[in-house]
Amino acid sequence: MNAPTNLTKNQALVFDALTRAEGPMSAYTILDKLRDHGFRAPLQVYRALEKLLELGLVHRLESLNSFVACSHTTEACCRHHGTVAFAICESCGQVSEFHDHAIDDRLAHFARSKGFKAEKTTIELRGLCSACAG
Amino acid sequence: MNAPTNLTKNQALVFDALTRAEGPMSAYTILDKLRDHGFRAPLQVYRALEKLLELGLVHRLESLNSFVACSHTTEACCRHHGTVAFAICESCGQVSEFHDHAIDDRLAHFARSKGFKAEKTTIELRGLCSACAG
DNA sequence: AATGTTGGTGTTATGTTATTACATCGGTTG
DNA sequence: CAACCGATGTAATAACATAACACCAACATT
Repeated sequence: MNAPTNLTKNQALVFDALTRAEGPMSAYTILDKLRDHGFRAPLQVYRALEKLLELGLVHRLESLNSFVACSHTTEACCRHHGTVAFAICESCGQVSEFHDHAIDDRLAHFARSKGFKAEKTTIELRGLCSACAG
Repeated sequence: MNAPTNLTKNQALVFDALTRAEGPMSAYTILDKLRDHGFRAPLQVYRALEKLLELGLVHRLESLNSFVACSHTTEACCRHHGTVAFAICESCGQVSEFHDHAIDDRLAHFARSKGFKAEKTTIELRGLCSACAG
């Protein structure tokens, strides 16, 4: 995916690092990758991430305390596909992002039935990808 | 829920603290609650939690880095209800645990289609409970 | 009884993730 | 110009989690 042009320098650097990585990175790993570009403190990374998360260009993996670039290549990106879910391989670290309307529907149904207003939904599978499971 | 009799002292103390709390607690919050009972170090809490998680008596909320007692009151507990999902109120902190076979089916279907072997599944909704949403 | 193994415990130190607080800088707007 | 806003830089600290090592009680084997 090409970065939008309206990113600031730090945001673009963080987004770039995540895009190149082709896998999840912790904020501190990102920091280390960007030291050569003038990054000195975690906050520089967290602030950029905060914006990128807002824009939907990056996702946070809660079960890993780390971050991935959104795997979508189109401008439309994830907002238009409902909730994002992740399958994370414990062995090779590969993350695949997917969407499932039926799951969205079930969660929406639950929320409606309980009067719960969901702001954010986390769905993460931890396990072994096909390559690593053999 | 009554604690099984086969818990060690530390495990029982941690389980008790979580059960009384009626809400999620971080490991360090648990530690503070148990100082009077002789707890001194985080590891004492983490070790007990590890066992309680194994036994299914406690769940970890990944998006909160904290822990709740399983809301089931029967011996059978959660293992027999498929994946556990949580609705977490950002305002009052209340957590409700639920199960949905349709979601399990969809996730299983995804996994099968990709050859992904899921070991653990995390489903967490963050938002406002009916009371707080008004 | 001696030995070995297993699982729980206690303690210190350290590693990893995230935020608070405060100062500054540059561009935009009234 | 002045006021403001968003981004940035820096230092310090808070919050979450694990590593390494020693000790001990329970139990099984010899």
